[in-house]
Amino acid sequence: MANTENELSTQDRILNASENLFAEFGFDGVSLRKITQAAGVELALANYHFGPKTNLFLAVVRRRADELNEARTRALCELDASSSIEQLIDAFTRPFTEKSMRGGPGWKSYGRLIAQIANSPRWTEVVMASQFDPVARLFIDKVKLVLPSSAERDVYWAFHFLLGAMITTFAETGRIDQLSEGRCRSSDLDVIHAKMVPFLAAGFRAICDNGPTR
Amino acid sequence: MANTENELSTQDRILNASENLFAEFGFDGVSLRKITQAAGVELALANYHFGPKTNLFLAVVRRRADELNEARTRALCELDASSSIEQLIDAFTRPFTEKSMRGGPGWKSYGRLIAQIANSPRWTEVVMASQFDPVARLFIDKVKLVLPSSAERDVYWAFHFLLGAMITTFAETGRIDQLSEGRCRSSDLDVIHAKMVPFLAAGFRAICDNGPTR
DNA sequence: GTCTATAGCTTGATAGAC
DNA sequence: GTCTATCAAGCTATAGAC
Repeated sequence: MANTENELSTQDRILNASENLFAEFGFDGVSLRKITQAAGVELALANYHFGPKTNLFLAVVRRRADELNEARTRALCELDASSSIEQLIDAFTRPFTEKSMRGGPGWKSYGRLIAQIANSPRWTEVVMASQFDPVARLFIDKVKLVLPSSAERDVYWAFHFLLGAMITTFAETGRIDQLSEGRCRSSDLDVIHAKMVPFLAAGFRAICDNGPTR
Repeated sequence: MANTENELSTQDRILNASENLFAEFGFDGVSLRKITQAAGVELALANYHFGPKTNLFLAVVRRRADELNEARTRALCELDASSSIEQLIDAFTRPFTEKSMRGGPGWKSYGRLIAQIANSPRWTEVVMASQFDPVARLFIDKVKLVLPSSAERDVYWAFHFLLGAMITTFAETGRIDQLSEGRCRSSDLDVIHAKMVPFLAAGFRAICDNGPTR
Protein backbone atom coordinates (compact mmCIF):
# COMPACT_ATOMS: atom_id res chain seq x y z
CA MET A 1 0.00 0.00 0.00
CA ALA A 2 3.02 2.23 -0.53
CA ASN A 3 3.29 5.19 -2.91
CA THR A 4 -0.23 6.53 -2.52
CA GLU A 5 -0.63 10.28 -2.89
CA ASN A 6 -0.71 10.69 0.88
CA GLU A 7 2.88 9.53 1.29
CA LEU A 8 4.41 11.79 -1.34
CA SER A 9 6.51 14.83 -0.50
CA THR A 10 4.85 18.23 -0.53
CA GLN A 11 6.69 19.10 -3.75
CA ASP A 12 5.41 16.01 -5.55
CA ARG A 13 1.87 16.53 -4.30
CA ILE A 14 1.91 20.07 -5.67
CA LEU A 15 3.45 18.96 -8.97
CA ASN A 16 0.86 16.21 -9.45
CA ALA A 17 -2.07 18.48 -8.67
CA SER A 18 -0.63 21.16 -10.96
CA GLU A 19 -0.19 18.68 -13.79
CA ASN A 20 -3.81 17.58 -13.59
CA LEU A 21 -5.29 21.06 -13.33
CA PHE A 22 -3.04 22.82 -15.84
CA ALA A 23 -3.83 20.02 -18.32
CA GLU A 24 -7.54 20.57 -17.94
CA PHE A 25 -7.80 24.37 -17.61
CA GLY A 26 -4.52 25.81 -18.88
CA PHE A 27 -2.05 28.08 -17.11
CA ASP A 28 -4.41 31.00 -16.58
CA GLY A 29 -7.45 28.87 -15.89
CA VAL A 30 -6.17 27.55 -12.56
CA SER A 31 -5.34 29.43 -9.40
CA LEU A 32 -2.68 28.49 -6.88
CA ARG A 33 -5.50 28.15 -4.40
CA LYS A 34 -7.17 25.43 -6.42
CA ILE A 35 -3.85 23.67 -6.94
CA THR A 36 -2.84 23.64 -3.29
CA GLN A 37 -6.35 22.65 -2.29
CA ALA A 38 -6.28 19.69 -4.70
CA ALA A 39 -2.83 18.79 -3.40
CA GLY A 40 -4.01 18.98 0.20
CA VAL A 41 -1.39 21.50 1.26
CA GLU A 42 -1.42 25.13 2.35
CA LEU A 43 -1.45 27.92 -0.22
CA ALA A 44 1.81 29.42 0.97
CA LEU A 45 3.72 26.22 0.27
CA ALA A 46 3.41 26.57 -3.50
CA ASN A 47 5.36 29.79 -3.40
CA TYR A 48 7.81 28.50 -0.82
CA HIS A 49 8.78 25.45 -2.89
CA PHE A 50 8.49 26.73 -6.45
CA GLY A 51 8.48 30.54 -6.37
CA PRO A 52 6.17 32.34 -8.79
CA LYS A 53 3.37 30.50 -10.59
CA THR A 54 5.28 30.49 -13.89
CA ASN A 55 8.14 28.59 -12.26
CA LEU A 56 5.75 25.96 -10.99
CA PHE A 57 4.32 25.55 -14.48
CA LEU A 58 7.78 25.10 -15.97
CA ALA A 59 8.69 22.60 -13.26
CA VAL A 60 5.63 20.54 -14.20
CA VAL A 61 6.57 20.55 -17.88
CA ARG A 62 10.22 19.75 -17.30
CA ARG A 63 9.63 16.92 -14.86
CA ARG A 64 8.72 14.42 -17.57
CA ALA A 65 10.45 16.04 -20.55
CA ASP A 66 13.86 14.58 -19.74
CA GLU A 67 12.52 11.05 -19.38
CA LEU A 68 10.64 11.32 -22.68
CA ASN A 69 13.64 12.78 -24.49
CA GLU A 70 15.93 10.03 -23.21
CA ALA A 71 13.58 7.28 -24.38
CA ARG A 72 13.24 8.88 -27.81
CA THR A 73 16.98 9.40 -28.14
CA ARG A 74 17.70 5.81 -27.16
CA ALA A 75 15.24 4.47 -29.74
CA LEU A 76 16.50 6.76 -32.50
CA CYS A 77 20.17 5.96 -31.87
CA GLU A 78 19.56 2.29 -32.56
CA LEU A 79 18.66 3.13 -36.17
CA ASP A 80 20.89 4.02 -39.14
CA ALA A 81 20.73 4.74 -42.87
CA SER A 82 19.54 1.20 -43.61
CA SER A 83 16.43 1.61 -41.44
CA SER A 84 13.00 2.33 -42.84
CA ILE A 85 11.12 5.57 -42.41
CA GLU A 86 8.52 3.50 -40.55
CA GLN A 87 11.13 2.49 -37.98
CA LEU A 88 12.22 6.10 -37.55
CA ILE A 89 8.69 7.38 -37.01
CA ASP A 90 8.04 4.51 -34.63
CA ALA A 91 11.16 5.34 -32.63
CA PHE A 92 10.12 8.97 -32.30
CA THR A 93 6.48 8.41 -31.46
CA ARG A 94 6.37 5.13 -29.53
CA PRO A 95 7.92 6.34 -26.25
CA PHE A 96 5.01 8.61 -25.40
CA THR A 97 2.49 5.98 -26.43
CA GLU A 98 4.17 3.50 -24.09
CA LYS A 99 4.28 5.91 -21.15
CA SER A 100 0.75 7.15 -21.71
CA MET A 101 -0.67 3.63 -21.83
CA ARG A 102 1.52 1.90 -19.26
CA GLY A 103 3.64 4.51 -17.47
CA GLY A 104 1.17 5.67 -14.82
CA PRO A 105 -1.76 8.08 -14.84
CA GLY A 106 0.30 11.27 -14.76
CA TRP A 107 1.39 10.75 -18.36
CA LYS A 108 -2.15 11.16 -19.68
CA SER A 109 -2.39 14.58 -18.05
CA TYR A 110 1.09 15.43 -19.28
CA GLY A 111 0.04 14.68 -22.86
CA ARG A 112 -2.98 16.95 -22.59
CA LEU A 113 -0.82 19.66 -21.11
CA ILE A 114 1.76 19.46 -23.91
CA ALA A 115 -1.04 19.51 -26.49
CA GLN A 116 -2.29 22.82 -25.12
CA ILE A 117 1.17 24.34 -24.88
CA ALA A 118 2.13 23.26 -28.39
CA ASN A 119 -0.38 25.54 -30.11
CA SER A 120 -0.01 28.47 -27.73
CA PRO A 121 2.45 31.13 -28.90
CA ARG A 122 3.16 32.07 -25.32
CA TRP A 123 4.97 28.80 -24.54
CA THR A 124 6.42 27.91 -27.92
CA GLU A 125 9.95 29.07 -27.29
CA VAL A 126 10.26 28.82 -23.54
CA VAL A 127 8.84 25.30 -23.42
CA MET A 128 8.41 23.51 -26.73
CA ALA A 129 11.54 24.60 -28.58
CA SER A 130 13.85 24.54 -25.57
CA GLN A 131 12.65 21.17 -24.30
CA PHE A 132 11.97 19.22 -27.48
CA ASP A 133 13.92 20.69 -30.40
CA PRO A 134 17.20 18.85 -29.70
CA VAL A 135 15.56 15.44 -30.16
CA ALA A 136 13.57 16.81 -33.10
CA ARG A 137 16.89 17.66 -34.77
CA LEU A 138 18.17 14.15 -34.15
CA PHE A 139 15.03 12.71 -35.76
CA ILE A 140 15.29 15.00 -38.77
CA ASP A 141 18.98 14.17 -39.32
CA LYS A 142 18.09 10.48 -39.38
CA VAL A 143 15.29 11.10 -41.89
CA LYS A 144 17.79 12.75 -44.20
CA LEU A 145 19.90 9.57 -44.05
CA VAL A 146 16.95 7.26 -44.68
CA LEU A 147 15.44 9.35 -47.49
CA PRO A 148 18.66 10.77 -48.99
CA SER A 149 16.99 12.20 -52.09
CA SER A 150 14.89 14.57 -49.96
CA ALA A 151 14.95 18.31 -50.29
CA GLU A 152 15.85 19.53 -46.80
CA ARG A 153 12.85 21.85 -46.65
CA ASP A 154 10.43 19.04 -47.35
CA VAL A 155 11.75 17.02 -44.42
CA TYR A 156 10.91 19.90 -42.10
CA TRP A 157 7.42 20.21 -43.53
CA ALA A 158 6.84 16.49 -43.15
CA PHE A 159 8.01 16.75 -39.55
CA HIS A 160 5.61 19.65 -39.04
CA PHE A 161 2.71 17.44 -40.18
CA LEU A 162 3.94 14.61 -37.97
CA LEU A 163 3.99 16.96 -35.00
CA GLY A 164 0.44 18.02 -35.69
CA ALA A 165 -0.90 14.48 -35.88
CA MET A 166 1.03 13.43 -32.77
CA ILE A 167 0.06 16.39 -30.65
CA THR A 168 -3.63 16.24 -31.54
CA THR A 169 -3.42 12.62 -30.42
CA PHE A 170 -1.91 13.68 -27.09
CA ALA A 171 -4.85 15.98 -26.44
CA GLU A 172 -7.36 13.12 -26.20
CA THR A 173 -10.26 15.55 -26.43
CA GLY A 174 -12.72 12.81 -27.40
CA ARG A 175 -13.87 14.71 -30.46
CA ILE A 176 -13.10 11.81 -32.82
CA ASP A 177 -14.94 9.45 -30.47
CA GLN A 178 -18.09 11.50 -30.85
CA LEU A 179 -17.63 12.14 -34.57
CA SER A 180 -17.11 8.44 -35.29
CA GLU A 181 -20.02 7.49 -33.02
CA GLY A 182 -17.81 5.32 -30.86
CA ARG A 183 -15.88 3.56 -33.63
CA CYS A 184 -12.68 5.33 -32.53
CA ARG A 185 -11.45 5.86 -28.98
CA SER A 186 -9.00 8.72 -28.55
CA SER A 187 -7.69 7.21 -25.33
CA ASP A 188 -6.40 4.03 -27.00
CA LEU A 189 -3.00 5.25 -28.11
CA ASP A 190 -1.90 1.72 -29.06
CA VAL A 191 -4.49 1.61 -31.84
CA ILE A 192 -3.73 5.16 -32.91
CA HIS A 193 -0.01 4.44 -33.02
CA ALA A 194 -0.58 1.42 -35.27
CA LYS A 195 -2.49 3.63 -37.74
CA MET A 196 -0.32 6.72 -37.38
CA VAL A 197 3.02 5.14 -38.32
CA PRO A 198 1.98 3.91 -41.80
CA PHE A 199 -0.06 7.08 -42.41
CA LEU A 200 2.90 9.35 -41.68
CA ALA A 201 5.43 7.11 -43.39
CA ALA A 202 3.44 7.30 -46.62
CA GLY A 203 3.28 11.06 -46.23
CA PHE A 204 7.04 11.36 -45.76
CA ARG A 205 7.66 9.25 -48.85
CA ALA A 206 5.17 11.26 -50.87
CA ILE A 207 6.80 14.64 -50.35
CA CYS A 208 10.40 13.78 -49.36
CA ASP A 209 11.40 10.88 -51.59
CA ASN A 210 12.47 12.26 -54.94
CA GLY A 211 13.55 8.94 -56.42
CA PRO A 212 17.05 7.42 -56.55
CA THR A 213 19.94 9.64 -55.44
CA ARG A 214 22.37 10.69 -58.10
CA MET B 1 -9.71 55.96 -46.21
CA ALA B 2 -12.87 54.02 -45.45
CA ASN B 3 -13.22 50.98 -43.23
CA THR B 4 -10.46 51.79 -40.78
CA GLU B 5 -10.91 50.52 -37.24
CA ASN B 6 -12.13 53.93 -36.11
CA GLU B 7 -15.24 53.75 -38.26
CA LEU B 8 -16.41 50.31 -37.14
CA SER B 9 -19.34 49.78 -34.83
CA THR B 10 -18.67 49.25 -31.16
CA GLN B 11 -19.59 45.58 -31.52
CA ASP B 12 -17.08 45.02 -34.31
CA ARG B 13 -14.33 46.89 -32.48
CA ILE B 14 -14.84 44.67 -29.45
CA LEU B 15 -14.98 41.52 -31.58
CA ASN B 16 -11.77 42.43 -33.41
CA ALA B 17 -9.87 43.23 -30.25
CA SER B 18 -11.16 40.05 -28.61
CA GLU B 19 -10.09 37.95 -31.58
CA ASN B 20 -6.55 39.30 -31.43
CA LEU B 21 -6.13 38.98 -27.69
CA PHE B 22 -7.87 35.63 -27.21
CA ALA B 23 -5.71 34.24 -30.03
CA GLU B 24 -2.54 35.34 -28.28
CA PHE B 25 -3.34 34.71 -24.61
CA GLY B 26 -6.33 32.36 -24.50
CA PHE B 27 -9.70 32.83 -22.83
CA ASP B 28 -8.42 33.12 -19.26
CA GLY B 29 -5.29 35.05 -20.18
CA VAL B 30 -7.18 38.18 -21.23
CA SER B 31 -9.40 40.46 -19.16
CA LEU B 32 -12.36 42.42 -20.40
CA ARG B 33 -10.43 45.48 -19.35
CA LYS B 34 -7.61 44.71 -21.76
CA ILE B 35 -10.07 43.92 -24.53
CA THR B 36 -12.11 47.10 -24.19
CA GLN B 37 -8.94 49.13 -23.82
CA ALA B 38 -7.53 47.65 -27.04
CA ALA B 39 -10.87 48.27 -28.73
CA GLY B 40 -10.92 51.86 -27.51
CA VAL B 41 -14.29 51.56 -25.82
CA GLU B 42 -15.50 51.62 -22.22
CA LEU B 43 -15.40 48.50 -20.08
CA ALA B 44 -19.14 48.39 -19.50
CA LEU B 45 -19.86 48.15 -23.23
CA ALA B 46 -18.51 44.62 -23.47
CA ASN B 47 -21.17 43.40 -21.08
CA TYR B 48 -23.87 45.57 -22.62
CA HIS B 49 -23.36 44.20 -26.12
CA PHE B 50 -22.32 40.61 -25.48
CA GLY B 51 -23.28 39.67 -21.94
CA PRO B 52 -20.87 37.52 -19.93
CA LYS B 53 -17.28 36.98 -21.08
CA THR B 54 -18.02 33.44 -22.29
CA ASN B 55 -20.67 34.77 -24.67
CA LEU B 56 -18.21 37.23 -26.13
CA PHE B 57 -15.73 34.41 -26.69
CA LEU B 58 -18.34 32.31 -28.48
CA ALA B 59 -19.39 35.28 -30.58
CA VAL B 60 -15.78 35.68 -31.72
CA VAL B 61 -15.54 32.02 -32.67
CA ARG B 62 -18.86 31.90 -34.45
CA ARG B 63 -18.39 35.07 -36.45
CA ARG B 64 -16.10 33.41 -39.01
CA ALA B 65 -17.19 29.78 -38.58
CA ASP B 66 -20.21 30.10 -40.85
CA GLU B 67 -18.23 31.70 -43.64
CA LEU B 68 -15.57 28.99 -43.42
CA ASN B 69 -18.13 26.19 -43.33
CA GLU B 70 -19.95 27.56 -46.35
CA ALA B 71 -16.76 27.76 -48.41
CA ARG B 72 -15.80 24.22 -47.44
CA THR B 73 -19.26 22.87 -48.17
CA ARG B 74 -19.35 24.56 -51.55
CA ALA B 75 -15.97 23.09 -52.53
CA LEU B 76 -16.86 19.61 -51.29
CA CYS B 77 -20.21 19.53 -53.04
CA GLU B 78 -18.56 20.00 -56.41
CA LEU B 79 -16.84 16.62 -56.02
CA ASP B 80 -18.18 13.09 -56.39
CA ALA B 81 -17.08 9.45 -56.38
CA SER B 82 -14.91 9.97 -59.44
CA SER B 83 -12.81 12.64 -57.71
CA SER B 84 -9.38 11.97 -56.26
CA ILE B 85 -8.56 11.97 -52.57
CA GLU B 86 -6.25 14.88 -53.36
CA GLN B 87 -9.19 16.91 -54.63
CA LEU B 88 -11.20 16.11 -51.52
CA ILE B 89 -8.42 17.13 -49.14
CA ASP B 90 -7.86 20.26 -51.18
CA ALA B 91 -11.55 21.16 -51.00
CA PHE B 92 -11.57 20.77 -47.23
CA THR B 93 -8.34 22.59 -46.47
CA ARG B 94 -8.04 25.26 -49.15
CA PRO B 95 -10.77 27.64 -47.89
CA PHE B 96 -8.90 28.54 -44.71
CA THR B 97 -5.63 28.87 -46.58
CA GLU B 98 -7.28 31.29 -48.97
CA LYS B 99 -8.86 33.38 -46.25
CA SER B 100 -5.76 33.38 -44.09
CA MET B 101 -3.55 34.55 -46.96
CA ARG B 102 -5.94 36.87 -48.78
CA GLY B 103 -9.05 37.36 -46.64
CA GLY B 104 -7.86 40.11 -44.34
CA PRO B 105 -5.75 40.16 -41.17
CA GLY B 106 -8.44 38.88 -38.82
CA TRP B 107 -8.22 35.39 -40.30
CA LYS B 108 -4.66 34.91 -39.07
CA SER B 109 -5.78 35.59 -35.51
CA TYR B 110 -8.81 33.39 -36.01
CA GLY B 111 -6.58 30.49 -37.04
CA ARG B 112 -4.42 30.86 -33.94
CA LEU B 113 -7.53 31.01 -31.81
CA ILE B 114 -9.00 27.84 -33.32
CA ALA B 115 -5.65 26.09 -32.87
CA GLN B 116 -5.72 26.80 -29.15
CA ILE B 117 -9.34 25.78 -28.76
CA ALA B 118 -8.90 22.56 -30.70
CA ASN B 119 -6.60 20.97 -28.12
CA SER B 120 -8.39 22.32 -25.07
CA PRO B 121 -10.94 19.92 -23.54
CA ARG B 122 -12.92 22.86 -22.24
CA TRP B 123 -14.03 24.00 -25.70
CA THR B 124 -14.11 20.73 -27.61
CA GLU B 125 -17.84 20.16 -27.49
CA VAL B 126 -19.21 23.66 -27.14
CA VAL B 127 -17.07 25.04 -29.96
CA MET B 128 -15.22 22.52 -32.11
CA ALA B 129 -17.81 19.76 -32.39
CA SER B 130 -20.84 22.02 -32.59
CA GLN B 131 -19.30 24.38 -35.15
CA PHE B 132 -17.24 22.10 -37.35
CA ASP B 133 -18.49 18.52 -37.12
CA PRO B 134 -21.27 18.86 -39.71
CA VAL B 135 -18.80 19.73 -42.46
CA ALA B 136 -16.40 17.10 -41.12
CA ARG B 137 -19.14 14.51 -41.66
CA LEU B 138 -19.66 15.73 -45.20
CA PHE B 139 -15.94 15.35 -45.90
CA ILE B 140 -15.82 11.87 -44.38
CA ASP B 141 -18.82 10.71 -46.39
CA LYS B 142 -17.10 11.82 -49.57
CA VAL B 143 -13.92 9.99 -48.59
CA LYS B 144 -15.91 6.79 -48.25
CA LEU B 145 -17.11 7.27 -51.84
CA VAL B 146 -13.66 8.00 -53.21
CA LEU B 147 -11.91 5.19 -51.33
CA PRO B 148 -14.75 2.64 -51.24
CA SER B 149 -12.61 -0.23 -49.98
CA SER B 150 -11.89 1.63 -46.73
CA ALA B 151 -12.76 0.32 -43.30
CA GLU B 152 -14.95 3.04 -41.80
CA ARG B 153 -12.81 3.31 -38.67
CA ASP B 154 -9.68 3.98 -40.69
CA VAL B 155 -11.31 6.91 -42.45
CA TYR B 156 -11.95 8.54 -39.07
CA TRP B 157 -8.36 7.97 -37.96
CA ALA B 158 -7.05 9.43 -41.19
CA PHE B 159 -9.29 12.44 -40.65
CA HIS B 160 -7.93 12.74 -37.11
CA PHE B 161 -4.37 12.95 -38.48
CA LEU B 162 -5.50 15.47 -41.12
CA LEU B 163 -7.04 17.61 -38.39
CA GLY B 164 -3.81 17.55 -36.41
CA ALA B 165 -1.68 18.62 -39.35
CA MET B 166 -4.14 21.32 -40.36
CA ILE B 167 -4.63 22.76 -36.90
CA THR B 168 -0.92 22.86 -36.08
CA THR B 169 -0.58 24.81 -39.31
CA PHE B 170 -3.25 27.28 -38.17
CA ALA B 171 -1.30 27.99 -34.98
CA GLU B 172 1.64 29.58 -36.84
CA THR B 173 3.78 29.43 -33.72
CA GLY B 174 6.99 29.85 -35.69
CA ARG B 175 8.55 26.77 -34.14
CA ILE B 176 9.25 25.15 -37.52
CA ASP B 177 10.80 28.40 -38.73
CA GLN B 178 13.31 28.28 -35.91
CA LEU B 179 13.88 24.52 -36.15
CA SER B 180 14.53 24.71 -39.89
CA GLU B 181 16.74 27.78 -39.47
CA GLY B 182 14.55 29.83 -41.78
CA ARG B 183 14.05 27.24 -44.51
CA CYS B 184 10.34 27.03 -43.65
CA ARG B 185 8.00 29.90 -42.88
CA SER B 186 4.94 28.94 -40.89
CA SER B 187 3.10 32.04 -42.10
CA ASP B 188 3.19 31.01 -45.78
CA LEU B 189 0.11 28.84 -45.90
CA ASP B 190 0.26 28.61 -49.70
CA VAL B 191 3.51 26.66 -49.51
CA ILE B 192 2.28 24.54 -46.63
CA HIS B 193 -0.93 23.74 -48.47
CA ALA B 194 1.01 22.56 -51.53
CA LYS B 195 2.97 20.15 -49.33
CA MET B 196 0.15 19.13 -47.05
CA VAL B 197 -2.26 17.87 -49.72
CA PRO B 198 0.05 15.20 -51.20
CA PHE B 199 1.35 14.30 -47.71
CA LEU B 200 -2.14 13.65 -46.37
CA ALA B 201 -3.41 12.02 -49.57
CA ALA B 202 -0.62 9.46 -49.36
CA GLY B 203 -1.52 8.84 -45.72
CA PHE B 204 -5.19 8.32 -46.53
CA ARG B 205 -4.29 5.82 -49.27
CA ALA B 206 -1.87 4.01 -46.99
CA ILE B 207 -4.35 3.22 -44.25
CA CYS B 208 -7.75 3.49 -45.98
CA ASP B 209 -7.28 1.93 -49.39
CA ASN B 210 -7.60 -1.82 -49.06
CA GLY B 211 -7.39 -2.63 -52.75
CA PRO B 212 -10.20 -3.22 -55.25
CA THR B 213 -13.71 -3.47 -53.84
CA ARG B 214 -15.41 -6.80 -54.15
C1' DG C 1 -25.98 53.46 -26.63
C1' DT C 2 -22.45 55.32 -23.68
C1' DC C 3 -20.41 56.84 -19.47
C1' DT C 4 -18.89 56.83 -14.30
C1' DA C 5 -18.61 54.48 -10.20
C1' DT C 6 -18.50 50.66 -7.51
C1' DA C 7 -19.92 46.24 -5.44
C1' DG C 8 -18.23 41.77 -4.40
C1' DC C 9 -14.96 38.58 -5.16
C1' DT C 10 -10.51 36.25 -6.54
C1' DT C 11 -5.87 36.60 -7.62
C1' DG C 12 -0.47 35.97 -6.69
C1' DA C 13 2.60 36.85 -3.32
C1' DT C 14 4.48 37.55 1.28
C1' DA C 15 5.29 38.68 6.37
C1' DG C 16 5.84 36.65 10.58
C1' DA C 17 4.71 33.16 14.29
C1' DC C 18 5.78 28.39 15.23
C1' DG D 1 9.17 23.28 6.44
C1' DT D 2 4.52 24.62 7.66
C1' DC D 3 0.84 27.56 9.20
C1' DT D 4 -2.26 31.88 9.68
C1' DA D 5 -3.34 36.25 8.18
C1' DT D 6 -3.28 39.74 5.03
C1' DC D 7 -2.01 43.12 1.35
C1' DA D 8 -2.46 45.30 -2.98
C1' DA D 9 -4.10 44.54 -7.31
C1' DG D 10 -6.95 42.68 -10.54
C1' DC D 11 -11.23 40.58 -11.96
C1' DT D 12 -16.43 40.23 -13.82
C1' DA D 13 -20.56 42.23 -13.60
C1' DT D 14 -23.92 45.79 -12.75
C1' DA D 15 -26.48 50.01 -11.13
C1' DG D 16 -27.73 54.41 -12.39
C1' DA D 17 -26.89 59.14 -14.58
C1' DC D 18 -26.92 61.08 -19.12
